[in-house]
Amino acid sequence: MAYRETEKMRKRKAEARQRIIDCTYECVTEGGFRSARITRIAGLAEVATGTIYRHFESREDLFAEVFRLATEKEITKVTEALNTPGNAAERLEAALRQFSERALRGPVMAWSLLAEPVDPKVEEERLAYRKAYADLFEKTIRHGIEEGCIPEQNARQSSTCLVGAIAESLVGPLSPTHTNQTTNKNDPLVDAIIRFCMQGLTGTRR
Amino acid sequence: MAYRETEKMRKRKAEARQRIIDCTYECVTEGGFRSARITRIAGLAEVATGTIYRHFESREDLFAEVFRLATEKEITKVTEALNTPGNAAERLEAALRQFSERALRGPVMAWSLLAEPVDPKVEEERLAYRKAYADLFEKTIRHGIEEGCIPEQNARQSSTCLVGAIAESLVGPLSPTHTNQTTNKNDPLVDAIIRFCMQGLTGTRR
DNA sequence: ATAAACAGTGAATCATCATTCACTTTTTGT
DNA sequence: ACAAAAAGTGAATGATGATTCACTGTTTAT
Repeated sequence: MAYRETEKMRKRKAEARQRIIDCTYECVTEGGFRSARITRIAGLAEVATGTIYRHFESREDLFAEVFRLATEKEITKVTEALNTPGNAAERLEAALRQFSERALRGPVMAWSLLAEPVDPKVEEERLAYRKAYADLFEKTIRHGIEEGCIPEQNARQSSTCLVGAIAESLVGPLSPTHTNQTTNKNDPLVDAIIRFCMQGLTGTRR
Repeated sequence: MAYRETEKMRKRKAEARQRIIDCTYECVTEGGFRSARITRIAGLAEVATGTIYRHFESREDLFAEVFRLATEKEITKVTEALNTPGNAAERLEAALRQFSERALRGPVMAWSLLAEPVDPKVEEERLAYRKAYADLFEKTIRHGIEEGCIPEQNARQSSTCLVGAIAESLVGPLSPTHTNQTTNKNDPLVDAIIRFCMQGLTGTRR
């Protein structure tokens, strides 16, 4: 036996893998998945194209992983917002706001995650991602129903509607064709989305 | 001058063009845009592949046209539902029901129109299509506000949310992975979607 | 009948990039 | 120093179908 993977090597490989992921992330942030070329990613990461295939089965797999990671970051943020103090309705509102504002702040990535046409494996990740949001919302709606601040309803269905309403409202402004003006912090768009959603949920105007 | 396009020829060309469109429609109905091959379409339409390019600039253009036509059909149906008797809120509800039920009845095409990843030109059509729905809904919401059956609100924003909520709710059940059981006429899914949407709109539980 | 103008054809071409793999370089234990 | 085992390389390959275009067939007006 002459070669055996050592800690040093494991670390170096992990670093290369991470660099590839980071550079892919960067490319996607610039122009979405479709325009992210393997050669470009390899160039940025300072590895050969072949090396990318030592770390990922295929372009699609690499993209699926990057999608998943980007998604996890977003979900974490929304989860944090859901854990702020307040009743379920208030926390849900904070979460919707967090979601929307983050999307408007990183519009290309948000568009890629929400609406860019992608290959099947990545699309699968997207379905999972949307489901994850719906799950979070659903749980909180159930809490709200127990607490009494949200009326009895089909929590799963309502959470799906929430995800759809927000996504649709953002896709227009996020779309690459739509020239993006500066996003002011307290966007009235976000308020209007939230008003509709909370009303759909609670049946209460404010 | 020896040849000049005559009525007979114009008609024959129009027929071929129509046949190409019909066969593309058929292919999309079976498996969506991605799997619709030019050779297959040409075969069905009984023309050579080259002939397709006498009628359409490119595959993308052909698809965009088919998308537009399929869309127009749907929009017509929803418009009809919006023109039934009743107040604005009731008519809107009828429209949402029409939209959902038609989608569940023709799931592959509905999925292609709503969510299948498509090329940019077709995606553009999709944005137009969604905007067309939003426009219809918006107009009716405005009527409702005048009539007094819908409270004051940002009609444009609400209509966008409606489109998103419905689309998202349907994408799951329509998705090709989701095994489609028989769609019973009075689907509880449709009722739940409509409940959320109408509540978001009117702030009224029923 | 003729020829100009166009429509129809489909095998061959082409474009695009992801992916491969034969080779080089590096690492490791003896 | 040596050789086994990996890791790294990037030019060449390959797969996929859309698209082209040189040619054939049709239509029309004279």
